[in-house]
Amino acid sequence: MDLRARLVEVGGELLDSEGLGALSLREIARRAGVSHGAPRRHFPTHLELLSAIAREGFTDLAARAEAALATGPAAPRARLGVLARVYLDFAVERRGRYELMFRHDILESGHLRLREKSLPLFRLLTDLVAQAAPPSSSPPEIVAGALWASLHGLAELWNWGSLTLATGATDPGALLEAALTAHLGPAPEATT
Amino acid sequence: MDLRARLVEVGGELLDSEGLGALSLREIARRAGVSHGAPRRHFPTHLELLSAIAREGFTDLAARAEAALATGPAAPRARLGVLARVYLDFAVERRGRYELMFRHDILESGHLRLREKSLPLFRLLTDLVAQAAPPSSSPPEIVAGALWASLHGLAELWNWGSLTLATGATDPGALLEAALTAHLGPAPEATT
DNA sequence: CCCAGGCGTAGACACTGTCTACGCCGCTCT
DNA sequence: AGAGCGGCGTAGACAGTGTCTACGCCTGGG
Repeated sequence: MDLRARLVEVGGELLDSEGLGALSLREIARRAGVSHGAPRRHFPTHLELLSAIAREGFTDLAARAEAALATGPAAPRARLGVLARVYLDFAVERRGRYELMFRHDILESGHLRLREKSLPLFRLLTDLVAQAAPPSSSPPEIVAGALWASLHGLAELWNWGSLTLATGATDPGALLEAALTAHLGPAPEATT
Repeated sequence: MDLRARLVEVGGELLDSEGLGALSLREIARRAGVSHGAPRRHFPTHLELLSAIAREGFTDLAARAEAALATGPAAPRARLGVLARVYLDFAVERRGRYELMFRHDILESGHLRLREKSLPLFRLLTDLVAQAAPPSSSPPEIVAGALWASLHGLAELWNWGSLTLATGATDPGALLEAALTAHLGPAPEATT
């Protein structure tokens, strides 16, 4: 019952197990045990169903960030470190989801304004940067934007092995640390 | 004559004009004036044709970098600025090409080792970083990797407007500059 | 001269997303 | 209480895709 929710759930499982390429409308319907026309009652188009699945990813990412920050340190610079690690961990751990969430050619075509789902997180990032960055640097939105781009780039390049191939690294931690200190200056003390 | 070359050429034009979504095997064949089965004589699969088109992008990017560096400044830090701008300009100007070049889910499935086409450029980046970076920072490969990730992230986020939406910027220049000074320190003097 | 092989054609197949006609079932309104 | 209606899932059609196979042409070498 409630086919709409089950389609999103089944689709999410399929995405996490088989990858984005396997996420066809008919296959989702098949796994949900309904005919291929059934999803149309709840999602006018395939992309709209994919968007709903991606949406789940954004809320999960936000929840992870919130949870980590709730029990995390208080200093803005340290909080940024926590946030960045949560972001990268999410991208690596749930790479199918992350891939879908940033396939704007899929998601944006229906002008579903899904891209704005990431705005609250970006605003949080900007606030923390405003508190943590040295006042001599660029405006906080610029620093935050550059930092976000760093994280996104690290996630993508790492996820398909280009950085392993190019740098020989076996863990994105060093790269993440380099990006963080580059954008924000060195961490004041020990980071867990 | 030489259908193989014409397929790559026609496909490239189609990619630049209509975008990656329009790049179906049959459409390329149609525009080349041959039947839908003809490409198979030269490319065993659709992905292999796409890879050939992407390859063109990598060589073009390398050529642009070489040209810009040939007439550019001599100081490593300034050369890195030139290189970064060439990279970002390429990604924005030829966004369909860039999108295809980094769609590893398409290109890597045929294990065509196409990803390694970017290695020479990365090695150049690493060398310049080794000469330009302050010796106190991380090893050059790490800094170069983080810088590359920054550039890739900027290119992607900028190309689909997320950074415009989030930061209000109308030009990626400020973001690029912020990323460069973050990773490499401030530019010593004027940059054109 | 002939014939073998490269190359393009044409049709089939399975699969996709979308659209439409249909039927079922439960709810509401008189 | 009975009739009608609207939401929801089914089933089939359609155009489009990538891949495979059988078939012709045409040219170059024995």
